[in-house]
Amino acid sequence: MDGNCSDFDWDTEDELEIENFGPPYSSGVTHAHEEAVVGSAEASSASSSSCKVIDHFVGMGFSKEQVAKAIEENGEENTNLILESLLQCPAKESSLPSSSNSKVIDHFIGMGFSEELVVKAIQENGEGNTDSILETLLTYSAIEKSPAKQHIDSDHSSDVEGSLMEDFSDFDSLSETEEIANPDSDEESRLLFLTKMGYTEEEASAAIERCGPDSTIAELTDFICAAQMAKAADSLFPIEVYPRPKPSSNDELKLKKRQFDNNPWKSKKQMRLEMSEDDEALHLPNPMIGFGIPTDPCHVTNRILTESAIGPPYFYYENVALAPKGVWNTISRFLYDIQPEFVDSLYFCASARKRGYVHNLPIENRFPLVPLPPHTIKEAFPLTRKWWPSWDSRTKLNCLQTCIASAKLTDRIRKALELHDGDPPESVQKYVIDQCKKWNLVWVGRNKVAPLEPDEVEMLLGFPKNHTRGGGISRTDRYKSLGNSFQVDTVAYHLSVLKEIYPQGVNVLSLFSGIGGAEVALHRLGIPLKNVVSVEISEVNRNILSSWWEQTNQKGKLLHIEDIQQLEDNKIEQLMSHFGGFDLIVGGSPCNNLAGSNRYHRDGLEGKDSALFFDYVRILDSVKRLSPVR
DNA sequence: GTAATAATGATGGGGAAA
DNA sequence: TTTCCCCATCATTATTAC
Repeated sequence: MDGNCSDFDWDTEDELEIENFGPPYSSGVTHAHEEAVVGSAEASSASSSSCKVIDHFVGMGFSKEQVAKAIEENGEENTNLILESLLQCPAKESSLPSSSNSKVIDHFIGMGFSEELVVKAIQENGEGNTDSILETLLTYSAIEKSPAKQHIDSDHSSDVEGSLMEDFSDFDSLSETEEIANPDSDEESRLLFLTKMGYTEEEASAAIERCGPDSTIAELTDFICAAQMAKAADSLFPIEVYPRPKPSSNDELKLKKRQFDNNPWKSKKQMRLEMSEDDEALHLPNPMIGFGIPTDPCHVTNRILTESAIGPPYFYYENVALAPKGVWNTISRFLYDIQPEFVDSLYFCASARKRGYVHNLPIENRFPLVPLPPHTIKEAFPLTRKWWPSWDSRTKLNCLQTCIASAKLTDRIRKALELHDGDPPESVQKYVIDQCKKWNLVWVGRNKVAPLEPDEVEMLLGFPKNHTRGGGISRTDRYKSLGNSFQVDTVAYHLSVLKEIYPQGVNVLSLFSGIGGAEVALHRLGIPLKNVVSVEISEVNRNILSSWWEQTNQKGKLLHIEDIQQLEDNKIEQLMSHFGGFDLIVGGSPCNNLAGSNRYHRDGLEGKDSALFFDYVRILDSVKRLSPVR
């Protein structure tokens, strides 16, 4: 039976369309030279309004049947009441008009059960008997949940010290060898990088001339910093870090370095030593739960934001936690010295994802997305239980990346295991486990491991099924786009505080949108998207977001911009004037030059792509400057 | 031409052992 | 305190298949 389920699961990937979204595209999509507007759905015919309301909530993760029932109870107009009703519905309803297998599956998936479990339960009980199916599913969940809970709780019961990541100033001494080494970069690229950081060309070339052709970026920025301090000492001294006057955009960037130190008379060597110390001081929390997670929400109740950091507009920045040394100090420094919040998504779903988030959102009264996603591998992929060997103790997957294991590797593993009856020797176990962890392989048969399918990755990351499927995207690109995206439940938990602040919805400037993780998170939270300006270089990703926007019948406008470097001050001003400002600036800049998987160009924030972080800063500064004074 | 496939270490944190 | 080992990691490139 499980074998049949397996067949169903894998084969349907190419054969069947599971209906997650109902209506066909109705609104027009116009493509301008550099940008495209996806119009609102309001213009389309009124006769399908009920269908649209259903789709709206289905897109948030509820089942069609649940939604239909809620509409019946509360009326079609009052979406708030419908949502309220859905949120209170404890996945107990089972009176659905079962017209197709797909609908039954959707129904139970909408309740929060995994597809594999649902398929298995349907096969056990028959499609018509929904009561029995539900009972089976609840039994499976009860069995699986208890050990999972214990695992999570025990993970962080030992470490609650209140002062999580509080300290930015440790005192370990470091030698000068801690500088950023960049032997490959020539003078021109260093010049470019420094100007990108906000320094003038004159400052940059003067620094290169003064420090020599072999100087590192760290030395050069130190030099410029010292020069700026000397220049500003008489007017700004003593520097008051909090609050400080609101500078213009360019001044802002230059000042960030400056405000990091409070004594402009220190020698260059002293400054460099202290910067290295700061680099060292920014440590990752263990457990990596940031300012709190749903099961443990009260670690940090207050934090201090500088005057210039306080929203609105609110902003949310994301990147990989395990970046090269010093990167997060730089990121924090350029984002108003806000302390990054490091969170591992394994506390939100069944796969790890260690990320740092810098934001000025409130951190109290957060709430998680519902339905809660599966928290263990077995919950997420129940069919693997049958084949999971006792010596593979994994309960969580590692980080979902952009590539999957080769067929040759899974073949090598199969052959290595087939040499032995029963449990293999420890050396073979270690080899297999190492590879399984490295490539996130799951057990799909006797001696048989396999990489995850794209739709399984979508589920783990909190996206609707088939979010990245079809419309011209290749399977390879699906893995890539998904690997580069947010974990929706994690991000949604942080963004949930906006619901109370903006009950009427938000205008969003979404930078490096990718496949729309932030948009999906806000939508699933029930925060209306008034207008979204999305900046995304990849055409397939833009298409994915457009499709989702139309299929979820968003009321507002979606505006696409391809190249972030083309989004300059005048354009930002124009957009803000048109949409009435932005409430939220959200995005994660390219990580490929920071990520550990990159064997070739792990160049830090100086890297070709990761340097676009400074465009995020530039645009954020512009939006803040152009926003009305609070 | 695109898509799929397979092979390609280094970095840095954490913790045990010396 | 230092050294060593274990472990995870939003990827890139070259080659082959279509």
